[in-house]
Amino acid sequence: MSKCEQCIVRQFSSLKALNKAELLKMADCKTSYTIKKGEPIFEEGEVTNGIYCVKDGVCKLSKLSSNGKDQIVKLVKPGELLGQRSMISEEPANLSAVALEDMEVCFIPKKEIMQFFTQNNEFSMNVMKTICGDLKDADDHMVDMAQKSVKERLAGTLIYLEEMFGVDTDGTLRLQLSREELAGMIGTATESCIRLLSELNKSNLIELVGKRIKIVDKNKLRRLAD
Amino acid sequence: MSKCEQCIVRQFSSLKALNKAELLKMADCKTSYTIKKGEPIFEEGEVTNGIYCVKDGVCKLSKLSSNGKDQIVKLVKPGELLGQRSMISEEPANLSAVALEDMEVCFIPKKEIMQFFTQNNEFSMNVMKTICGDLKDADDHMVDMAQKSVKERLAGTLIYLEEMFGVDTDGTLRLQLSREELAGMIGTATESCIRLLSELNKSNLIELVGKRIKIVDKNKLRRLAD
DNA sequence: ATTAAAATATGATATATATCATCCTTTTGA
DNA sequence: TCAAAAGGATGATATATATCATATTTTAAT
Repeated sequence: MSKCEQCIVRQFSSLKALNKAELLKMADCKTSYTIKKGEPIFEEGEVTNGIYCVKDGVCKLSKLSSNGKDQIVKLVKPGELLGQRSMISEEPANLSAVALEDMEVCFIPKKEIMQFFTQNNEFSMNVMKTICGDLKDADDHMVDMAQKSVKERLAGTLIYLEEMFGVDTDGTLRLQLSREELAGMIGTATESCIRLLSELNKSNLIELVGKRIKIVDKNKLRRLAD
Repeated sequence: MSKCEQCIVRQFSSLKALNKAELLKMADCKTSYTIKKGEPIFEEGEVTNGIYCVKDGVCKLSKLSSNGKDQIVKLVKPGELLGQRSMISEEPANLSAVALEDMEVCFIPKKEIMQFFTQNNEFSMNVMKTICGDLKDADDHMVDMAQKSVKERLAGTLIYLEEMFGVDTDGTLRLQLSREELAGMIGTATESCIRLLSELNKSNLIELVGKRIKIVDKNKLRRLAD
């Protein structure tokens, strides 16, 4: 059993507020999992009874809409926690979490987390702030969905992907999303997404390297996104 | 200065967890305001330094999008708290709050609320649960915006308005929204909203009584909303 | 009461986006 | 190594929705 004390990603989440005793306790009750790309960590409607701390790899949080399409609500990267909302609300998960890359995650049972809540005020304030940040993002995201065109949303999403997950040595976006997943992020049909990518490619704002995407003119792209 | 102890709406918000001493303290530091229909309580970008408890009347939380349209993110009714998110995040307000009816609200300074947070665990859990509920709603709302048609969203919104705010004696929706505001809720152009209302009227799912709206066939409307 | 302004309504038209079909390319697995 | 499947690309077309114009009704102001 690895020690939570020495886990670096902890520093990036609400868990940084925990003291030594609490970290030892957590190390004692946690379970580590390896999740292969494409596999779910949990699914919409599932009761999770705890939270996951992402140690490595990125996953998508998505929801199946009534028209059968999978809308991606948020991407989660190492250091972030998963499943806080449903644990606090005492409800089944509202979103599915599926690995976009091979992942390592640790599961911490609800019981322990709830104890930290009552014992450690800084920890609960951290969690609150994270959820408040998620709420702001969700509100902003909602407004974009309602008011921006697909092209604007695509441009904004590409910039987000570069800034949040960086680029490879060849300058292409590090995080590999299929066209279908990218369409699921911006809320459009896969064909429309592909078409607009071609268009951005032709007008030299981006470059398509096979299925990889490279941002060429970030300023123009940013202006396009508003 | 009126007593918070005797305020009924308190029972419907996170504040129900406060004890007598805390309520007395709150009564002592709060400020009551009367807001006329159409007036703002606070605006996007403003630093509020506290929260508002809605005693009477309904308000909209909205955000101006880059295309100049006002997107309504949420409606807030008596008993609910306003401005919790930005207070906890220590950020300026992300949304504007504007009265849809004459309102009575009480302002409680941040200092006191933060004290309740550390003193009263039930209170902070209540606030957390409320924000988690808002986050779930926002995520679901976002998926609807991305995946549903305007007609589906209009149908869903009409049902929401009836269930949340009820109907007048003549059966029309109690909460009066202009067509522009209704369009702002569903995220569409005012003309499109008006046109779809006419269409629903002609197919006898709703009835238009002047500018008031009456739901006639709720089942069909619900099926339309998915 | 009368006029001006705002809100509602409807038509004509343009545009963005979805859908369906087909082809090409890459990946996977037997 | 080859066939099959999945993913990506593009054209043709249908549809939903926005936009612009204008008329009508309601509300507000003088």
